[in-house]
Amino acid sequence: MASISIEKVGPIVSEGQDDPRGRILSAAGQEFAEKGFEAATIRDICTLATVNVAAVNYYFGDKHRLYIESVRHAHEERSQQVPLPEWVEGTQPVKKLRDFVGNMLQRMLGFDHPPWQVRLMLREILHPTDACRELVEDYIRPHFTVLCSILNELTDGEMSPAELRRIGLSVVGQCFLYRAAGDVVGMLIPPNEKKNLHNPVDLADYITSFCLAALGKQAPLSVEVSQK
Amino acid sequence: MASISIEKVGPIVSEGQDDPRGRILSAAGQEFAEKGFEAATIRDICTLATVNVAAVNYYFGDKHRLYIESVRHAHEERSQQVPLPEWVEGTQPVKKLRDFVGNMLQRMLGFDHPPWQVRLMLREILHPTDACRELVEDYIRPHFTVLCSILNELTDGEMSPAELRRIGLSVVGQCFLYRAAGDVVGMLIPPNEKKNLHNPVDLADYITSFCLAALGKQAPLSVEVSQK
DNA sequence: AATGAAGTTAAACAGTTGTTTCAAACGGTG
DNA sequence: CACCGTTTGAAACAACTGTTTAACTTCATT
Repeated sequence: MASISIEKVGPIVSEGQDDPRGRILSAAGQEFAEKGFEAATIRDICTLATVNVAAVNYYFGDKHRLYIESVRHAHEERSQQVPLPEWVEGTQPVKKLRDFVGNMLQRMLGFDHPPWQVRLMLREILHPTDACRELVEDYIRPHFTVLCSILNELTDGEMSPAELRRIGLSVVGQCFLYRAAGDVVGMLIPPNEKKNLHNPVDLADYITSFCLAALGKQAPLSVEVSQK
Repeated sequence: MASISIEKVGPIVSEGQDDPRGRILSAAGQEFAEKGFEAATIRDICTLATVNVAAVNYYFGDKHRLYIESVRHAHEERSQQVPLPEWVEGTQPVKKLRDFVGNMLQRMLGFDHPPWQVRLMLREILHPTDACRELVEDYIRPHFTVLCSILNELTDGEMSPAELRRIGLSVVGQCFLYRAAGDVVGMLIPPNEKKNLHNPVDLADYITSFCLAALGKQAPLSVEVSQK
């Protein structure tokens, strides 16, 4: 009577250290990220979370709603783990772009192997379900908007929003390949090359340079200007 | 006695029009492409192929080997459907690059919605299994090698193989994003923009121009050269 | 101490999964 | 026709799935 009715299913929301709900959410995220929605089983999730199988249905209603909550949980956590860089007034847009690309690569690739939050979000991007719209609006679009505004600064407002978005997708695409198809990329290049060139730091420099060169904001990668 | 022993399981290999083996392979490819290995069921595959459930185990042994064969079947078919362009001696490398990008986009995106062969290969790229190595060696690496040799021509042999590969991955990445994350891209840009700018033909022109500009082989996208 | 809601448990449920079985049908060859 | 290996068919199998049940514990409040 005193409080508004809670959501359809599940008990009170608690955020304690050893609360079962949080443990399930974390375990589910890892299992879903590794195996996908179908292949991950409630039993495995509950074993990992050290709770009874019935706990999932008690706290989340069913497997599908647990998945939705897992994706939400993942991008909320990831937003805190790797926040966007903040720049002081008057920062050069070239530096902003470099920072942004570095930040994006760090967020995507992680320091060693990427955390389960990223892999779960990746799955949702590749094979969208109901959880995708929220992921896009709350996580992806804000980041993409920042990128486009940096590109707008960089080109002195000369380009249309549509062109800016297309260039932004070129930036994202170059980073995205390493995250989504990293295994195949690793098979296409020699092993030592992967360590020397294809690490987050050097990649950020390279991708930024590539885009700056394409926009005429730095010298081209190939010095030759011959061949008409 | 007369012939060498056939593979462990399965009867003779036939390539007729209504052979059950071929129908299963095709049906399995579609189901695996849409739902993934776990979610696709043998029963659905056999229903689609109008064969008995036992046929899968008869022709392929088990579900896993059917999957392997499906991936092989997919990239073999796709190689024939969209072969690499062929250029006459002395073709400008700039044209070669534009042709290659157009070819890659056509292969990835298809004319309307991409055929199941591409979606199945994409799944294997994103979440590699046993079938991945063969896919890379027989399908992806040959294409990537062609791209790198075009870039080598384009830069007059000035760049190291490692640099060429990195630039090649920039080209591939920009195309790959539209294929792998096409749904999310569609949510990030206005609907009409998708039809006007993000179609295979215009994309090929744009991506090629972007790379040529970065390599200094054509004018930058942004004309301004200020902001030293 | 009694009450009752909140949380947890083991056991069972109904449905689906991949796989196997075995008998029937087929198709050429003696 | 009778024989044979090859192919197909319906049914059954054991294992596993998500979900539910109902008994049990915990614990603050009366």
